[in-house]
Parts: sequence; structure tokens; C-alpha cells
Amino acid sequence: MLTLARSCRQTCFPALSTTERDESANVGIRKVTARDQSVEGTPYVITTRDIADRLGVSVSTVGRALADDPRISEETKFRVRQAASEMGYVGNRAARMMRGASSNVVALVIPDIRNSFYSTIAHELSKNMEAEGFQLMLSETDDDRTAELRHLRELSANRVAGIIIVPTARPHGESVKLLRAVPHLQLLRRHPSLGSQWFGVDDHEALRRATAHLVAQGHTRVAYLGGPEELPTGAERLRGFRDALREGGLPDDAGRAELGPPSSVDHGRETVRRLLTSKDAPTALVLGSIQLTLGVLEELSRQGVKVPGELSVVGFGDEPGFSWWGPGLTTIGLPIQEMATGCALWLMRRLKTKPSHDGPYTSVSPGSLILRGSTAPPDGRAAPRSS
Amino acid sequence: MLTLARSCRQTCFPALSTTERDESANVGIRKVTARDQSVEGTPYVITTRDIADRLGVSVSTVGRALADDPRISEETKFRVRQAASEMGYVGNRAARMMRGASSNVVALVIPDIRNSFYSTIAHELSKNMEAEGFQLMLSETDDDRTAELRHLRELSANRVAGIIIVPTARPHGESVKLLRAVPHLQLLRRHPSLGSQWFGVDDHEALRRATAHLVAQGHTRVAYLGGPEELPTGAERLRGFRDALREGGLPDDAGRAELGPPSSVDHGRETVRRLLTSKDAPTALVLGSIQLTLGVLEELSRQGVKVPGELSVVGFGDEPGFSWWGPGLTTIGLPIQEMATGCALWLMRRLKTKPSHDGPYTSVSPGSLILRGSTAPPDGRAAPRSS
DNA sequence: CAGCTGCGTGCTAACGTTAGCATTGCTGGA
DNA sequence: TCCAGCAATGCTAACGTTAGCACGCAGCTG
Repeated sequence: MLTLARSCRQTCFPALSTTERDESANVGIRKVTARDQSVEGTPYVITTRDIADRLGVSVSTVGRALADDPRISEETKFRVRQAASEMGYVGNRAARMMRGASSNVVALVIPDIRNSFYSTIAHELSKNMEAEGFQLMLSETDDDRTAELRHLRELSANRVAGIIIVPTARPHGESVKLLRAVPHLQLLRRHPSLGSQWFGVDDHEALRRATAHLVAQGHTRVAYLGGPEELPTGAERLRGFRDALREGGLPDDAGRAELGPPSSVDHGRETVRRLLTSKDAPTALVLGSIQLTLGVLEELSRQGVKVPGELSVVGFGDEPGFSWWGPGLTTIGLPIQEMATGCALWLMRRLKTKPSHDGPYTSVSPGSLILRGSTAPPDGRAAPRSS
Repeated sequence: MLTLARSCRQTCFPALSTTERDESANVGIRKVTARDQSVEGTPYVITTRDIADRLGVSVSTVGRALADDPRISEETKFRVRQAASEMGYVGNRAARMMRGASSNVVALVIPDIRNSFYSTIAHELSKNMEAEGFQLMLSETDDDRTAELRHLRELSANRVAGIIIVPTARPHGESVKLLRAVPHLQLLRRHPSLGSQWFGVDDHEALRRATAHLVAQGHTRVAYLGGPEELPTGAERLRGFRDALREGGLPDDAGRAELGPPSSVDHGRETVRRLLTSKDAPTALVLGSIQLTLGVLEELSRQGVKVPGELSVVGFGDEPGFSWWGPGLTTIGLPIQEMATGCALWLMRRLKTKPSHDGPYTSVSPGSLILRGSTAPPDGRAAPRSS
């Protein structure tokens, strides 16, 4: 079948006699290229030209028929579609892109997909974009700005239509330049140099509420375990923690902040172990990342620490296991789903309309504190401010 | 700077006098295209031609210099690279692909990225491929074969280099056709029509061992809660469950299989509720998917069911919360990481070499049973075979 | 000094698709 | 009868990059 179609190329000389040019030897005969000599049976990708040759029409007609151009007769359209389907034609987006069309790929640049926070976002994003015909490219930075740069280079080379990024602490200058050329949206974390298009939660308020809850219960030695101040979210959460203590009328040394890698479960485990054995151990603990929470819960379970008797705990995020952990974990619930949907809708709108009115700064509510059983007023034995 | 470079195009007539052809009016002058009239300040993507114009060399030279072609002098290479960097040139992979080069994108087609099983695979895959310069495209099917087809169409149009797919139960015929044109690898689930390249765990053996563990403890009323038989993995796991019972010398009605949507946490919750209240309630339960396990654990916690006193449970997969759930969940540990790494390596090798020797059927070990506290011999009150 | 070699570079075509313009054949009105 | 107008389709260039071939020049040998 293919062979037939291909040999047709050499035998059809459309309108050779009617066009009266001098050197007509070169007219109406498609030059024979390397493609034509492909061996029978070799895997071969069907193009519009293959369809055109088979039907004895031009590539333009095929292209227009497939694009449902009103100028093409219904009968031709039918034949073209039929042939395309039979031959297994699949349009080549690379070629389409070269004609100025944009790609249908949106990239999501995140630290780690295993973090359920990000996988939920990826899922919602993907779901929302599929309806618009977009595909999702996934890039993991592992919070390493050089990996981030590597990915952004690839994404630029691939001419992705848009990028949703959870930036690293201090992106490379080249990353900033690359992002400028693509519609993009910062998610959760916000870095000034990457523009003002941002979508995230009010980290300050979230931590402020969580801490205030503990302070209201009478805790006077509260620890916070979270990401580094270098990270915008880290700084905001820490600020929320400190502000809540201050607003609660507690002295500066009532709060103890342990900052470290936010994506490390191990770090959570080790830090809580250290906290518990230190003198003046806190009676309450607020957490500032999901991974740290996972580590802390594991360690507390392993050591059999009485919660909330010995230690009150407020977690971060809400994982399936949090509800059945010990007495149930009181935790900072984040509106992940709404956030992801918001992101997707913003980007879809941005990609479909001209960049006329890019309203800066978008943020959603800080999420609510989910009250379960892991917090209570401090035990009598743990005398407040015994130092 | 850009304006200077552009105006150069009109003023440079390289070697016009030396080439002595008759109608030289058309020689050495690049035709002016729409691109050249772009307004000053309009966002503009740099191409090799822009660099060539600025340096007064040809596009070929620029292309070769950037590709580090040995024929180009070191000095020219330096100048080109410098200019490219200054102007922020980023190669256009769509154009490169049109010259027969393959894309650097590999797609992962899975039911749902929120399932930690798949997110781990995505992570490992991404990590392994980044080193080789590949990007990861993510497609979620939600176990819907029409969504699967939609995604495969897009992936084909985008000419992805390879596909790793967890197929739905019965893929559309077109999906099969589309996959045939792309190097692909089935993951976990295996559908015969999609070829023999497969990577997964020995589901039969995994469930056999888990069930045998319960039988060895003396349970005679064991329930299995898993995905539908229609799914290859569902069928295998069910078979493993049944075989273990038979090998344990139990009658056919000792086992009770509850099959349903494997990705539904709710289904797990509801089914275990039904199981517990039914007459002849089982004394042991084996699970056949992560999501179902999550639902079951939640419900058992909520109802305060005594495990392993009232019910022994063997879970599926190993999530962070499984170790701290109740007495600790005995569960079927899967070698996810090795599996993902194996996939990545196979595909990378497949993409770099000609498809000469595609060894069919690859599988990894069934994983080990992780023993914790959720299984024990049945309680005296639960008399064996009281019916 | 002619011819050869090799180095460095330029020209051109090709990849698959699409948009603008040209061309053909036909119908209907002047 | 002839041409305007229309419907249907063809031709061509263009997108950005790369590979093959051609070309000019310098240095070398005979």
C-alpha cells in the first residue's frame, strides 16, 4: 500500500502540458529526496504528503481538510480524514510549532514529586489542563539551583508554553533570564527577581494561628521546626511563629526555632530527638513542612512519647496517616486543591489571551487549623519557665 | 544592540562583486521576511541567524560552532559562544527535531500521581533521566482508557522519544497502534497487545506469601480486598491469594474476595465496613492496593477495631504512616525504587542503541513481607469454620 | 609556477506544516 | 459571447536547524 502511494509520486505530472514555461523540466515533479528511498518495511512516520500522494491531491488540501477549513469540499474532507485514519497519521507538533504556533506543554518545576503536597498540585494541574489540550512536563529540582537551571534550559529549548515553578532559595541569574521569556507563575515560594506573578498561601498567618493556638493553651516553651530563613516560605513561617509568641505576651526566649532542610524526613527525626533530650525541653512543637512532620511523628511513635501529655504537637499539611497518628494530629491544613486549580486557571487564561492585564500578586487564604487530639494545656509537671 | 544587529542584514552584501553571475541582483541578499519588520521592543526569540548577522558570519558557521564542530576555528567558536550567551540564545528543539533528531522527552503514563507508588516511580525516573538530558512528561489516565487514548495522541503528536506506561485494563485499539510507533515499556500492569516489554513485580508471589503468612497463623476465614480481575495485576494478585489458601489446605469457601476500583480510598473504607458487619466476618484481611489500604486503615481506626485481636491485617505497599498505625502494619513491601531505576535504565539504553536486542519480559523480585504487629493467630472467640 | 591538499567557511536543500496568493473550471449576468 | 465571481484546489515561501557539497585561500610539492 505504501509502496503504491510512493511510486505515484514519480508518475503524476499534473498539468505539465498546460503550464507553458520554458524550462518546464523542473515543474510539477517533486524532487526525489532521501526519504523516498526508504526501504520497504522500515518503520515510517506518516506525513501529510503521504496522504496527499495517496489521494492525488496537494499537501495544502490535506492540511486544510484536517484543519476543517471551510474552503475544502465536504467530500474531500471525508476522503482525507478516512485516509489519515487508515494510514495512522499523527500531526507533527514540532513542525506546527515552527510555523509560529506555540507548544501545548506546560512545565511544573518543583523540589520533589514524592512530597504529597506537590503530587497533589501536579494532579490538579494536569487534570485542569487536559481539558484545554495541554500536557504537563515535570521537572524536579531537589531544591538545588543548578538542577533548576538545567531544567529551565531544557524547558526553554523545548519552548514550553508556560511554567509553574516553586523556585529554589536563590535562583541563578540565567534562570531568571530564561524565565522572563516564558509566561510563568511562582507557586508557594516567591522570589522577587522572578516577577510578581505568584500564587500561594499566607504562610505567616498559617504559622501565626497554629502557634497562637498553643500559646492560648498556656504553653510557654514552644519550639518551631521548619525550613531555612533563606527560603521565602521559611522566613514567613518563622515570622508567623515569632509574632504569635510576641502577641501572646511571651518573652523572646520562650520560642525556640530549629531551622534546616525542609524536605528531609531524617532531619525531622533527628531534631525532635535532640529537642526532647535537651534541658528546658519545650512543651509544645509547631512544624513547618510536611516532610519534617513525617519524621517527627515517626520518631515520637518510636520513642513512645506521650502526646499531648509530654508534648503538644501541631503538624504541617494533612496526610492520610495524620488522622490516625497517636491521638490524631492537630495540623495546619492547606488549601492545596484550590491553589492548584487557581494556578491552572490563571495559566490557561494567560496562555489563551494576550498578556494584557496580568494582575500581580494573587494569594489564597492561609488554610485552617485542623483540630485533633495532639494539643493540650501543658502538664503540671512541666512547670512554666522553670529556668 | 538588537537593532544594530538587525540593520546589518540590509547593509551587508557579502562578496557581491566577486561572484560574477548574470542576474546577481538576487545573490547574497537575504530576502526580507516578516520577522525583520518586528517592532523595536517586541519580545523576540534569538535564532542562529541573529547571531550570524551580528558577527557577520553564516548560520552554518554559527550552528557548527555551537555544536563544537572541529572544522570551525577556535577563535570563531569563541566569538559565537560569547555572542550566543550575551544575546540569550536558546536552541529551538522543534527545529532540531525536524531535521530527524529525536526529542529528549520521555512520557510516563500512570493512573494517578497522588498515589505515592507512582510518585516514587516518577521521581526515580526523572532523576535517572536527567543525567542523560531527558525531560519527563506526565500523563494521568485515572484508569480511564479514553483519557489514556487522549494522552497517547498528544504524546505521539509531540513525538516523545519513549513512553513508560501503566496501561488501563483494556486499552483502545488506537492506543495500541500509537504505542507501536514509539519505544515503550509497560510498568506493573501488562497487557498482551502492547508488546512484551514489561517491568513489574511478581504480583502472584507477593499475594501468595502475604496470604500464606495468615494461613500459617491459623486463620480460616480470610478476605482479600483488591482491584478487578480485568486488570492484569488484579487477576495475578487474586490468583496468588487463592493459591495460598489452597496450598494451605483450606476449602474453597475459606477465602472471600472483594474486588473493586483499586484507586479508591472510599471503596476501601466502605468495603471493610461491610465486611466487619457481615455474618461469618473474616478474621484476617489481605489488601491488594495502596489506596484501598489507606481507606481500610482509616476506617479501622475510626471504628476502634482491635487489630490483630478482632482482625489481622496485611497491607499493600509501605507508606510513612503504616509503621505508626495501630500496632504497626504488616505489609507487602514493594521494591519500587529498584523497579523505577530498572525502567529508566532499560529505556535509556533502548533509546541510545538501535532496537537490536530487546529482551522480552523483565521482572523484579516480588518484594518482601514487612512484619509488624497487625497479624496474629485468630482469637479463641472466632472459632474456625463455625458454619 | 602549476597543481594538490587541507582548512575554514558559505550556500543550499531538507525536515512537516501552514498561510497567502495564484490558478483552474464553472456558473450566471451583462 | 465574454467576463465577473465563486468554489475548490495548487504552488510557494517560511519557520530554525543541520548536513552535504562547493568554494576560496594558503602552504606545500614537483
